[in-house]
Amino acid sequence: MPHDLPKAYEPGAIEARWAEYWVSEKIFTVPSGAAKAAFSMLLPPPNVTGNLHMGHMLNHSEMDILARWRRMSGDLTLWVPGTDHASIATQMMVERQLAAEGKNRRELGREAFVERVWQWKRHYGGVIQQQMKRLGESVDWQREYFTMDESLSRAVREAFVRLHEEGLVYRGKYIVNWCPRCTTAISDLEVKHEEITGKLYEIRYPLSGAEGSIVVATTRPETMLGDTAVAVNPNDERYRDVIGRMAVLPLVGREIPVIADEWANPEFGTGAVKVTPAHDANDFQIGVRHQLPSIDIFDDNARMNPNAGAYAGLDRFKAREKVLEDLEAQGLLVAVKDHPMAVAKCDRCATVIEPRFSTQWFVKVDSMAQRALQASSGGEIHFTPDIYKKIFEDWMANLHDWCVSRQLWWGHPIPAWHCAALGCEHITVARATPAACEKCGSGDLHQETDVLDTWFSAGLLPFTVFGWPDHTPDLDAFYPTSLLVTGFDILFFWVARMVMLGCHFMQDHPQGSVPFREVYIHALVRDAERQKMSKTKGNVLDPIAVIEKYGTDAVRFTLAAMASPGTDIAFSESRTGGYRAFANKIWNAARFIFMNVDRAQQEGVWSLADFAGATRNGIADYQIPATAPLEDRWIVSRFHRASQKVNEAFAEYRFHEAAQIIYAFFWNEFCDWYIEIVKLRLGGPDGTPDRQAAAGAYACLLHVFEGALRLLSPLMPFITEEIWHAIYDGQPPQKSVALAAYPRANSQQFDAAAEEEMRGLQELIENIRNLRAEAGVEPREQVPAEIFAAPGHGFQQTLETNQLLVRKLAAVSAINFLPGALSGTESSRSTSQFDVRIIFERKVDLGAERDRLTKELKKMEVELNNGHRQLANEQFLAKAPAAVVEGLRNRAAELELLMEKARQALQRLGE
RNA sequence: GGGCGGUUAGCUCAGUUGGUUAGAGCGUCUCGCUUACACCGAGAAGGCCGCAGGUUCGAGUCCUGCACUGCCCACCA
Repeated sequence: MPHDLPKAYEPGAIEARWAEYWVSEKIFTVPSGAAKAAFSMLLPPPNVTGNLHMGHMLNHSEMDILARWRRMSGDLTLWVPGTDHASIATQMMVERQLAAEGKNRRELGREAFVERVWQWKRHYGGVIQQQMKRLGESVDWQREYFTMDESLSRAVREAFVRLHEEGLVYRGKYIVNWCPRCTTAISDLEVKHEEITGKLYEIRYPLSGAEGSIVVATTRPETMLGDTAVAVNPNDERYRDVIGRMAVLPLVGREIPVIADEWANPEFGTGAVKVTPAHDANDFQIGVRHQLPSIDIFDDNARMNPNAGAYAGLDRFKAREKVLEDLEAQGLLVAVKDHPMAVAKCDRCATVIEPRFSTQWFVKVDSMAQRALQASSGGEIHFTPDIYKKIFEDWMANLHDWCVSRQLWWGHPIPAWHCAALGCEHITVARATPAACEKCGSGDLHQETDVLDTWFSAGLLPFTVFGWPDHTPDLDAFYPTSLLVTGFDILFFWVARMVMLGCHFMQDHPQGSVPFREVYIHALVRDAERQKMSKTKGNVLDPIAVIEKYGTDAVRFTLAAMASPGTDIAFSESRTGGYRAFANKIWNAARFIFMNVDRAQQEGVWSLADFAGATRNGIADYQIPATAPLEDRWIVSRFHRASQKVNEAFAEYRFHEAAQIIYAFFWNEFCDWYIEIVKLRLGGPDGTPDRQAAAGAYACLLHVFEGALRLLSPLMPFITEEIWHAIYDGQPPQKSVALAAYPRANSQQFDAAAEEEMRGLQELIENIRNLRAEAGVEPREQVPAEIFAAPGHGFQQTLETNQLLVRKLAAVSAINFLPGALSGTESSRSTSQFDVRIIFERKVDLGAERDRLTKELKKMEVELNNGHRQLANEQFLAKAPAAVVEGLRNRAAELELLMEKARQALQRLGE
């Protein structure tokens, strides 16, 4: 059956077909609780209503590459996909949709709103899964989860209740970050600080019942409406006399005490600070120390509430203007100064955060953070790049309790019930809706309206996806997961929480409590101008669009080739174009090979049955005959070298190195040299090949090619799958190349002698080509070449055995091997092994040739001088490793030889 | 305010523990549609490895300072 491939590789239909095949054939499905020796990973769950962006593309590509590599290498490999309900993000999206219809969620009511979000999820959810399927990600779709599935919700309740029982969950009134637009508390991590030039206002507070006043400095004058004190430093001489007196709060008239507190910094502003316990975390602490009342002056939307008196109803920024205006009018605004400061903004919506005194649920982190810290420092968890170990540990060491309640509607409801019985107020925390208050027995219970922070459920995933709290075979088999691949942007949000919660809940797990043993943190994908991709900047590159243009394999390869740990990726489409060309190169190599193999099968010279590659091990089982021609021994050796390096690179997440090695092997060695050489044995379309020579060529060609496809497969799964099946006429030894064995280097197959010989021939051919180009020899014209070397030189033998090869690749009509040195004025090329020249009626520019030689000579001279200086240095001889000294000596000798040759050539030119 | 990274060819980036000649892709220039591939082939040009010191027999690689640049963390009004 002829392999009738189109001339150019068209990825679209081919990729779609294999993507479908992998899913429908369940190629990547792992049966439950299969084995203990496994490689398992959890996909960082994207937002259920999200779209694939470049960051996902990188993250997923890297995981897929590793999963495919490990799977082909023989590990039972499980990669679990899923999506996150993304409480706040999803709720915001649906609210935006409602707003477009002129509605809001409060009109709808909670129940209807949540139902609406589920509708939205059913409608728009699944886009990202479709995209992932289209990308052929080797996840186990049988195990796909959604964080609000009933089983996972049950696990969330269980986890929360257990933490509560252990005293690690508490409810309390503290200053939290409040987003007035989202109308919910958010954690410290969800707050971003932005440097701005603000104003520092100095305001005079008159003292009560006497002359005098005190001037306070503030960046937020409107909060004075909630002031309950003025603080000065106890050691501040300036204010010694006013401590303990009362000041009259302007605009309000309330009398507030002047207190002494260490927190007031004499160096800053006026040294006197207004104290607003309800709206500033520091002021709150002062309030606690001095038993100050706290007056909340805002409502949920950060408008002034009735406590703000005349200002009630005003937005906080309007109120600021009005307050300043009124102070000015009363002559109490002393100064306004520019002041560099950082404003806290909501990570989601960029609204300025309001620190607010409010009742929330918290998780006590001390003990869990300690344990997480220990897991990292003790090496139970290993970070790559290792800088993240320190970042992780620093964070763990400086952690505040985690505010886990959110005043949102979409999310996991907090499993707590408030007793409404008169005077009880008890809160019952329970796994299921309780019938009665556990304290007073009243049946009048109301469920807590807050939901949990998204990251609470996400933090449990490494064990909940395997069935926790039940004891399941999966949990035994796959927990801890082997590796987590993620971006540093969710290191604290997610990675840190998984470690804390995993270590806590899985502490008695026989295989260890940490959720994963390895963490690989990858770079951020930026646009070609190094800008962070963001929707607001409008520079987001849609990976699907890029894929449609270049093919998935090319995009994956681009990301892999640019993914060196530690450096952000400035995605450049020109590279992707280059890797599309690489795919095309592979495609055409396949066409060439099939063309020959098909002909050989027709002529009965060769059949697939002779192909030992049709085993799980493939090229690893191929024993190259000792009598095989140089090029065969060479390419097999090079293949094994490449596969060794590729395996090493993958093991250390050096994707770019793996990509680069495969690329160079396939294109520069296999295509540019091996295929070109092997053509001589295959015979042209008209020629009749030497049957025996051809059979050997087919065997080697196919084995190496098939092996290269396996090597490349994790990086370019689609094109390799397509061609791999074509090799076997649709009857491959496994259902997918992804299930074939990954090439493992066999050092027995390294052939240093063949590589050395081949290098000599390559140098010779390159030198002749260079001479031809310089002399302007017509491409079709064959010219004789003369090679000069010492008689009996080893290279003579190589040359004689491989004459045909040189003649063909260098378009040489005849080769004369001449013992001795060359003479005459023709330009020539020299290596340490030989000199070569071509015989041709030349139009060469002798002046240019002289310049070239002079330049080269000068370069060599500099190098040789450096070398001599080193070799004359006794310290160097004494301290440098013998191999380095030896290498330098050899190089110096070689340079002397080459320089001598160059000088002679110059002399001849000068004659 | 603390901490971390980057600076190598026109562009985008490699360069593993310091060791002889710093690499690749794209782009540029010169040839060539050679029967796998013009998404190709052959050849070539192009680099005081940010600046200044230091350690060392030896520095793109280690140390210090500086400059530019990016990021993370942070409760001083």
